[in-house]
Amino acid sequence: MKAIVDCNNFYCSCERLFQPVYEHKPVVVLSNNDGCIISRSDEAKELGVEMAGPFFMAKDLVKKHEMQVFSSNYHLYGDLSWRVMETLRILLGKNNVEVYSVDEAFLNLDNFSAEELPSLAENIKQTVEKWTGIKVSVGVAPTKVLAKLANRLAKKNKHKTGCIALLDTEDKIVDALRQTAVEDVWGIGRRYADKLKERWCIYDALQLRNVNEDFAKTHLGGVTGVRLVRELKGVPAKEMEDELVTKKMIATTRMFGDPVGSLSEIKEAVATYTARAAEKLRRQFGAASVISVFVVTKEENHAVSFNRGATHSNYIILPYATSFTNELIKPAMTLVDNLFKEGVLYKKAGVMLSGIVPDQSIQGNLFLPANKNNERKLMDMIDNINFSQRNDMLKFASSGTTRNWKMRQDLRSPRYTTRWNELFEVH
DNA sequence: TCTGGGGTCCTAGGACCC
DNA sequence: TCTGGGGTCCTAGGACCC
Repeated sequence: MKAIVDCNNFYCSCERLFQPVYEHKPVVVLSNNDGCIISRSDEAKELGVEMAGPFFMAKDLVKKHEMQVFSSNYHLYGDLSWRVMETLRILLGKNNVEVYSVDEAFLNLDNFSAEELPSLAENIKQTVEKWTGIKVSVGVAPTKVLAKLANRLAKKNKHKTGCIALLDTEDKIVDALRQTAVEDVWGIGRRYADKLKERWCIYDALQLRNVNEDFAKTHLGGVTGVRLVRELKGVPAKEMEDELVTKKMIATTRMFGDPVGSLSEIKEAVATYTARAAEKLRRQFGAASVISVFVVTKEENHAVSFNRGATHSNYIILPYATSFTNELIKPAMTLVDNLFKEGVLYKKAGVMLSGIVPDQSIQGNLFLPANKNNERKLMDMIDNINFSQRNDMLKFASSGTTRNWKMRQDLRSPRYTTRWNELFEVH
């Protein structure tokens, strides 16, 4: 059996942990640039705040009900996430925990008997809550897809389930499938859901489970669809993944706080993003052999819906894989020079690193300059200082200091757990 | 006026090779 | 006028996730 543990309204819960006055009050957390709503407390959901909706459209509702609004505070969420995951690793052994996202983890429960599962689920929930202050929901089932489905129902019927759902019999599984709309199945997005309903009258998960594999293969994304249907039938097709995450692509991209029209400002932004991406790269001991940069223009045509704006991108294949910020910034600047057009306003830019290989491989390159070790030490030092001190205390000159492009974050709470001067104080 | 920032996997089709 | 068959590698694009 497998389980998924999912933190309830994670970002909102993190904020409330340090400001308990907002317990039982409607709370929302915004995306970067204060653009969208990305987390809502139960109270905010009940008042009709939409998930991932643009903040400006919800502003009236927010004001009317005096909801508390936070800009996102990723230092805080990242640290609390680590505490939750560490608790799970202690309870189940680290080989049985697969961190799936900042607020979710899959658990392998094969070491437990069927009779043990109910009390185990309860124990997991209670312990995480006691140790971290974060409330979680637990879904247990034979496969990951069914566990996700169980978890969703547990959360939805909170008062009846106590946020725990166990699908351990065929009857329970069928019942759960029947209660789940096809668009709420993990792996079915808007596109597939519309198609399934309109063309084949498939409305719930039970109907979806009964399609044959050829159908899934042709209409639901090939083998991905086949796996999905198998999982719904209770046949594991998505196994636990190795915890050692080495990303195949690393991206740092941002909308600008305000549109930017000057080459120097775009370069500053892209240099900063490159430095950030290189940091992520070094954290997984990788080196990248391809760097690409993209910019998105701000269109003046207001007639069309949002998200317009042409994307221009280009890439450079590096002579050898590297993780050094300075070696990545140089090609990034070349790319910006090529992409930039005078007189055009830009609203977003980004850097992507790919062709990622283990860092050791660079040692094998005969053409490598001899002073690499010193650079590596310098990089480690910069990473450590930046992590423990104020953000970007040490940065490369090309990252600039003017920052007109910097994102808006007007309502961010203190970084209670990761910055000495912002520590939570008890008086 | 204002709509995030990451990621993954898969497929089709073109280029190229023998 | 006729124009193989099999394979690999790469990229773009589509779909999904949180």
